[in-house]
Amino acid sequence: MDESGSLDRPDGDGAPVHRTVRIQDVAKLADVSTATVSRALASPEKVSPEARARVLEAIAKTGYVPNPAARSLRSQKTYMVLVVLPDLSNTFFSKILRGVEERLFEAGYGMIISDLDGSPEKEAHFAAFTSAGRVDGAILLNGHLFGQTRDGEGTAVKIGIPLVALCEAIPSADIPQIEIDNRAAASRMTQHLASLGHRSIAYVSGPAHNILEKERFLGYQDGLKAAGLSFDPALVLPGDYTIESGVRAGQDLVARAKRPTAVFCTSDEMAIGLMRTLLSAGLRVPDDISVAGFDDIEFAAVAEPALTTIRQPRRELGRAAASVLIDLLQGRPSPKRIRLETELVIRDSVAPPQNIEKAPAKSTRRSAMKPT
Amino acid sequence: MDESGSLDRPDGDGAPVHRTVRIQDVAKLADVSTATVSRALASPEKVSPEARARVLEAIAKTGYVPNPAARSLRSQKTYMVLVVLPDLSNTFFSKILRGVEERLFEAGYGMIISDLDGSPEKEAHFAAFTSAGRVDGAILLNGHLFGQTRDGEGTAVKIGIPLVALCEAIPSADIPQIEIDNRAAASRMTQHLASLGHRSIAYVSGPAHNILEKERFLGYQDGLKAAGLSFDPALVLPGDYTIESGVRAGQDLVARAKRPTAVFCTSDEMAIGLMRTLLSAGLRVPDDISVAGFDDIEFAAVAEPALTTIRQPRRELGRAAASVLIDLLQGRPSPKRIRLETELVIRDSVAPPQNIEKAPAKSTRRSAMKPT
DNA sequence: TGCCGCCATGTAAACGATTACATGAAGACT
DNA sequence: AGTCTTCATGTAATCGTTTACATGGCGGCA
Repeated sequence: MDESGSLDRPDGDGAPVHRTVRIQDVAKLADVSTATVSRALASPEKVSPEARARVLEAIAKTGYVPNPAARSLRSQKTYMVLVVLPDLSNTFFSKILRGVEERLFEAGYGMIISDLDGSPEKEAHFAAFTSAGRVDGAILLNGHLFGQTRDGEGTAVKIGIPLVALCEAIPSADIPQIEIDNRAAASRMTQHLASLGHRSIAYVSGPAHNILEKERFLGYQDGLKAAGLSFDPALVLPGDYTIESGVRAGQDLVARAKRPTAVFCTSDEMAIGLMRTLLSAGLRVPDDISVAGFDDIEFAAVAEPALTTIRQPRRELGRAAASVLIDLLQGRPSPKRIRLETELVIRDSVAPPQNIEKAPAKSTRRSAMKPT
Repeated sequence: MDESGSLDRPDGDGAPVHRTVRIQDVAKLADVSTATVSRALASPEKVSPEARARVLEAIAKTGYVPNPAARSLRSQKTYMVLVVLPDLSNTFFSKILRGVEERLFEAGYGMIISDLDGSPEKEAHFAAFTSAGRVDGAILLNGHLFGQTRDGEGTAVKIGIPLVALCEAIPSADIPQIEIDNRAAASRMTQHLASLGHRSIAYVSGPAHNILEKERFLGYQDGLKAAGLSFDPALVLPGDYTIESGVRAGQDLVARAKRPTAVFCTSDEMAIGLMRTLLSAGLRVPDDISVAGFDDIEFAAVAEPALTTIRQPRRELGRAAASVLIDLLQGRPSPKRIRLETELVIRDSVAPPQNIEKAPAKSTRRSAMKPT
């Protein structure tokens, strides 16, 4: 567009120059070589204090910022990290992303986001993007390597950079995994429901081949067993973590003659969609049926009734993944697996089943329905 | 780390080379010069069909991907766009982001995200980042230029690249603005409430200096006027678009002796938080009080009761902003302002006030409360 | 036929940093 | 005192493209 260039380059006291300041300009002003300037920035200990001071002053005076393209071309580093995720618009991910960005920023890395959106085309693009060296490393939230399915089928595209799996572990890959103990958490929730007296606890699943789903499902079964309850396949309802699938599961339940007294949904979205359907059909939560979620998204606390759920430390998960990747990028040793603690958050959507009704434990539960 | 290099470079038929393929390798294989390879990719019309075919074949055979750092260094283009936003974890933004990413991807651009998180430090960093030429352009969702306040105070950092303002217009800046007509939308909602018979309509505001807030507030007043209602400052409740501020506004209302019959919240988050508080206090929505939101986020449809609100075409807003920026980047003319249409979404949280109660219009409204 | 211009291509000079290697000075050690 | 390190610094090659300029061939037009 504007190729006029050099015009706006006064050679008076070069303060408000428009053309980019180069390392040479700094070097000249500080009366050292470009090598010294570069070193003063990259490895200060290799430069005499006096020289460094002059360089820093010159940098301050000129407002010099290293050209990242040049730096990257020469040093083969981009100070950029790719974050791959299946759906950017999902509330659950955005909080995690925040943790990632935060930590990356602290370490001087930028974050590039790739929202795969289920498109193999996009995936291929980003695989190329990645191997083309546009980023130093990547954090995978999508549960599989480039070019593979979730089950590890297909040959993983050979990516020559460090990778980290976040949330959805990738068992077939030899890369660090940052996650929660989904199995234990699901077991805990199931036992919580059982401990209140529920003997018929339904389970709304995630997508079939999802590793989170597999783990949580095992946890559900663990929990039943620990509580001495038997597993009933009829109580497993298919879902995919979306609000809509929660609504569908709710419709299924409503249509049943014999309903469970509690439903454990493996995502808050599903729990909210399900509750909504139950309420619309005239069922009361938790009086007629208890509903539990998973994740503790923002809206869980203001759902009606407020949702009992499992809290995942989302921001910390993001930060941890970023930290591990940074360690990797900087050649430091890093743990192969990090498991962060979850928390059982008890709110109003779960209560003992009606037949063993006791005094309602929690605060404002359902008070809206019975104006005193 | 691994500086061994060149070892794994067979000079037999160089098919499975590990070291990066360079443009030279392609040129050699296609028996042309590097310039021709470059041209075959960048401007195919300048290369003979035969040469182009040979080049493409060679590229396919070698799996060549241009080195972005080198390309960027030489051409001063990064094919990267910065998206600046105040809070990544906000549901509202993530859907917009998706539209942005989608469109950028189509045009071959990558997206870098900067979550300012209210930190001036981060803002300064990204200002430097931007002027250092790490991106070709930026989309601003945060309502102000680098170095300025929302009110246009302070001197905007001179950024030498195209900018686009998305959602939150930046009046003081001469850059394209992509937005909705907030004033008209707010007016429409207010009139909708009035048309149902509400004469006392409260307003829960956004943050004071926010331009969206200013516009929506004007729209609220327009709507009152159009409906022949007078403006009552006592009915304006402070908010900041968060769930929590909605909860607070709700508490305020609950505490009042004389309550409005309808509340217009300028974000769905606030509406959901407010409804929750009203319900907990034993008030019924919409029977006792109608509640309207703004944005139509995912959870609006499954709130209890389902929320009447204004739908913003979020994905399209994102796409439009990206399109305009791309036009700018590629030297094409672009509109200075785009206003996308909003839609009044009528659900169950709004009904005529009790004293002129008619047959309830909508489907499943409140049916949960009265099991037939 | 002769000249002009166009077209496809090649050659080589940037782009702006990092960094291997060379250099010279200043202690350290025998 | 002479040599050997060590240290701070400078010189210049290098990263892999894009692209201005040069070149040669070919067809069109007078």
